[in-house]
Amino acid sequence: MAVARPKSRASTDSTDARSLRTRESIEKAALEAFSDSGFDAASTRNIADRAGVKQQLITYHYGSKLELWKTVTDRLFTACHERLVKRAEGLDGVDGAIRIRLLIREFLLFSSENPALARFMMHEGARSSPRLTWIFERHTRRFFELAREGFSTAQAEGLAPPADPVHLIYILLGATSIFSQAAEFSLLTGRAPDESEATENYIELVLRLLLPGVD
Amino acid sequence: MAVARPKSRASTDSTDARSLRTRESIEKAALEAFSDSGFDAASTRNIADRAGVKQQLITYHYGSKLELWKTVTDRLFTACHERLVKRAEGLDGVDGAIRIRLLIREFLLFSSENPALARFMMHEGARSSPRLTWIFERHTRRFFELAREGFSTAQAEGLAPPADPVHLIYILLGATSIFSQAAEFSLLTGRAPDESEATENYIELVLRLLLPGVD
DNA sequence: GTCTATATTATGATAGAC
DNA sequence: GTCTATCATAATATAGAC
Repeated sequence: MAVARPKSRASTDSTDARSLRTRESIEKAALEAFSDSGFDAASTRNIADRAGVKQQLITYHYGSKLELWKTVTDRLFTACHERLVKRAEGLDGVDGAIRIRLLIREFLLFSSENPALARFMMHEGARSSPRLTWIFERHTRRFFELAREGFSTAQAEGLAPPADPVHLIYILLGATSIFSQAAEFSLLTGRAPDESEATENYIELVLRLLLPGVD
Repeated sequence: MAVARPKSRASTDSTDARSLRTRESIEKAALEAFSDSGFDAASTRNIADRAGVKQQLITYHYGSKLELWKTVTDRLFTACHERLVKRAEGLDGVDGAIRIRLLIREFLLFSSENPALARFMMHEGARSSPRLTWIFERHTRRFFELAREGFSTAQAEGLAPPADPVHLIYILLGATSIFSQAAEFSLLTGRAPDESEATENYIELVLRLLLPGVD
């Protein structure tokens, strides 16, 4: 944690600034490593190498590998949440089903721009662990409740398929695997999964399937 | 590899039989460990412990961790392939789109009964690696080509949504994440993802979305 | 705040007895 | 075919110099 200092000069390379840059590069590298390999298979040495710093600096700045993981996980899920909140704020007068459609659309856009999100969920959701519980209590539970409400509302208006809302949610979450499985996708198709036009088409397809009654 | 022996007695505990049992329990444990944790995070010691054997027996029977992984991966994907071939054989006189529907259905059923399949793809598909190339050349490429043909056929008959067939494939593959993400699903819903009635409903939902014109 | 040196544990694989 | 003993390497984390 950067501690406030009693100096007012805006040095371009103060100790604090250096510390901040170090933390930034570590967290950037950690996000890549954890989303690529998952917690256990990602090593702090590899993260430090990617960040261009010594492995021991991770212990210094975060205390442990787990705390580093929690830091970047928080940042990632918070970024997603803020993006959705921001979108929702811009939709103040907009009616139920259309609002839901636009929020799902925003979630898919965020997932395409941040494939790390789906990868974190994919790595941690397979088996129960303290990390899964942590991430669930802190982030995904809230997401699920909102999604469940959204689909239920759409169903009540006859605009979503009649099915268990949880099943619709898993179709939606599963649909993000096209972004998280980038390596496989490239092998298969010879193209990157995030070409913007194709992404746009894909998102429209998912929305057409999950909310067929809404334009 | 068990070598043929010049003895005819069907001893219940011959050296060969013991070897076979050892290999069986190792491969069963390895399937669980690799599908839970992925190649890197799964350790041969943990696999051996689960199997109730010494870690060194893995080296003896398979030569290396990678060869063990290849062995169980082959078994898993071959089991899926054989299941689909068998189903296809039972559909000899059945027409295009219905045939496709029943094969997709069989794939989803297999995925629900063998969540390890989706987990293997999930672990290996995120980043390029020699293992991904291996699994692609050997198994998933074939699957993809068939699936692409199937969806194109259905589209030509107006029975599948007009979209890039690759996108439909990823919706289908993504839909199996409800089975591979069992831990998260349980936290979220309090129930197991493989209760047969719910699974049946889920599969019908996926088929209704991907092949809306087919009953 | 970052460095070097290092403790400790766990990893995959090998050697040789039985 | 399975065992015990062990090697070489890599992991996370700690200690102390600067």
